[in-house]
Amino acid sequence: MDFEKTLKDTVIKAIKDLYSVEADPAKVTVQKTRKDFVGDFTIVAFSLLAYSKKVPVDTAKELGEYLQENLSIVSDYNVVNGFLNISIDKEQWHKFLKQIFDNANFAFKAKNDKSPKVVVEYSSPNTNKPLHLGHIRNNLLGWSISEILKASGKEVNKVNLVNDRGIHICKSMLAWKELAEGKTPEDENMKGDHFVGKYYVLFNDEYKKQVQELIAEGKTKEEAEKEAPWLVKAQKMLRSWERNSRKIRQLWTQMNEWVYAGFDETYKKLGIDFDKTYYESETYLDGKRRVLKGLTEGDLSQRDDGTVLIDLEEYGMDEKVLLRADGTSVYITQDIGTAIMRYDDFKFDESIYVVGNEQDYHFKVLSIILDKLEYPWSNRLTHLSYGMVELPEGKMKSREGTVVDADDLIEEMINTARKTSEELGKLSDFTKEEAEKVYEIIALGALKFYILKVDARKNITFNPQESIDFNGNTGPFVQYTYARIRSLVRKAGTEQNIDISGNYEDITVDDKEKELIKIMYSYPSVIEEAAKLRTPSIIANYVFDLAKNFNKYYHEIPILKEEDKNIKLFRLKLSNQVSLVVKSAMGLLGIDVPERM
RNA sequence: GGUCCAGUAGCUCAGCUGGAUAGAGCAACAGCCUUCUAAGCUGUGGGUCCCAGGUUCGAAUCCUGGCUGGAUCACCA
Repeated sequence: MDFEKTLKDTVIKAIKDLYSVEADPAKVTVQKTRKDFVGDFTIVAFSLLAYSKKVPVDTAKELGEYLQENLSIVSDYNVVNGFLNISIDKEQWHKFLKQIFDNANFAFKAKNDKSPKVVVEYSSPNTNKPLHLGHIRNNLLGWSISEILKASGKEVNKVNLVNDRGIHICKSMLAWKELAEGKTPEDENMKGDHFVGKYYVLFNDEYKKQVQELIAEGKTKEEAEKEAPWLVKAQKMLRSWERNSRKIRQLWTQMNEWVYAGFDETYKKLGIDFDKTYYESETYLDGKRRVLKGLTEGDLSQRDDGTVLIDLEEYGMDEKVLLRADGTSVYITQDIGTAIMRYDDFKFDESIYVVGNEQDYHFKVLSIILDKLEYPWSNRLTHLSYGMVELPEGKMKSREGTVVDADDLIEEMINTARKTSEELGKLSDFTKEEAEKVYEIIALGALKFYILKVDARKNITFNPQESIDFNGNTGPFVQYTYARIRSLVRKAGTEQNIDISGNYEDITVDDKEKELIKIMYSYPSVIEEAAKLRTPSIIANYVFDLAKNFNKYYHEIPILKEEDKNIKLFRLKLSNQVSLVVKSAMGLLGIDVPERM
């Protein structure tokens, strides 16, 4: 049932019948009728004047008449200026509703053997510090985009690439070795990632001190920054790591395990998961090997000091170093290895990297290098480049301690949800455990919705006060709508003994009901659009709109209090269907909905 | 300086494959709980859609130039 397509096809046919010309489908635009006008769909006549050779009003009228005569779904039409407003027969909307009753996933496309294979990489944390607000946006986007792509019929694999090696890891290892006296996260009752992050901070503190001392001794700033004892030690540690020194590797494994335990907890809380996890420590050597192969095959060049680089002049870019003079690999070398490994693993049609827009250049270069190395799939990499998360007072800076920690933020949101709920006295009959679960659902709903409702490409200002607001265009608003409907359905069963899976007869839907049906009707195209544009914000805005319209309906129209049993059943079924769509759409955003709140 | 992205109500954002009178939420103000959950609903005020040109029957939307802000142009990741 595709009203737009039917209308469009028929308009093309009408132009042929009426004016004896073949119309360009691109010139026939069918759009939703604006609220202030009567009708469901609007056809713009201006672009069709070349075919009709008539003024807009007459063209619209002739087409309107043709449509009404030849299409049974068209009940009426009106013409305003050059706009032809078409009304679809209410019974048609009703028919659509009947088709989707009790089907929670009517808008989802099933995948099949021919579905495109998509790999989505996101999260990609460093193992030297805990996750922060920026990671939260990354994780939510990556997870949600994956679900949206699945819903649009793609075969999706979610992967994580853990950046578990490099000098930054050695820094926290060194600080731990020097200062911790063998303490573990358990000893200090800390989450593993926070524990390791603490030593990373301690390293930087000590390093700064050492630099100051050297400067006081008469060294220049550059000399001091290079010669500070702890940095030298950390570099030595990295070399030992690359040589597979057993002691260093043991320490490395231990500290990473602590961090992973912490990450897992945060991922779990956020509801984030992966189908496969890659570790940079396992992929960087592949990248290195591939680069060396490219060197022998003549795709790459080498300087006298041993540095391996690629000349990208033919692509209008500079040269790019792929291996340092000492043979160690750089960031992009690892990504070359990972990309190749990933293609071997998945034979993807598309590989999406969910990474901040600060790395636009990096991913451009990556595709080009893979192209130059003659991988036919090099053009299948896409960078989902999202904007930065900023605070009202400016950018987050770890050095200035203005980074918002992911765990702290979640905790704070849960506290606010608890406080608000207790003030409203909503869940007084719940056990403590039950209530806590709802607080968590609400808190995460607020956080996720707040972040995902903004277009992924744009920078986002994270205002803590605003994010914790549960009114208006927020996750809890939508969740509340869901809980209200569930309450209706529960009461229908327990207090009035109504089975909402039953059937009703002889109903004429009224305008408010038609409005709700129309919004649900557009759900499949909304998913399609979100999948195409790669932004969950479209889903968030959609589900808010649906919830808002339902609240209005709920306020104006009696449902359980309706006396006509037939009408009551219809309204319950309609409401129930709205709740299914709300749950489905929120699910695409990774947001759970509570039965009560 | 080159490249890329953004600039819409006091604030946060929709709308951008050109279409009718530019929409929400927050904040402000005024109402609605003996009636299905008031985390809700209704109403009021609030706009040079950054500026200037251009294309078009029609521009917030497309093009050109400028202004402002951000990112990037590493043998950091």
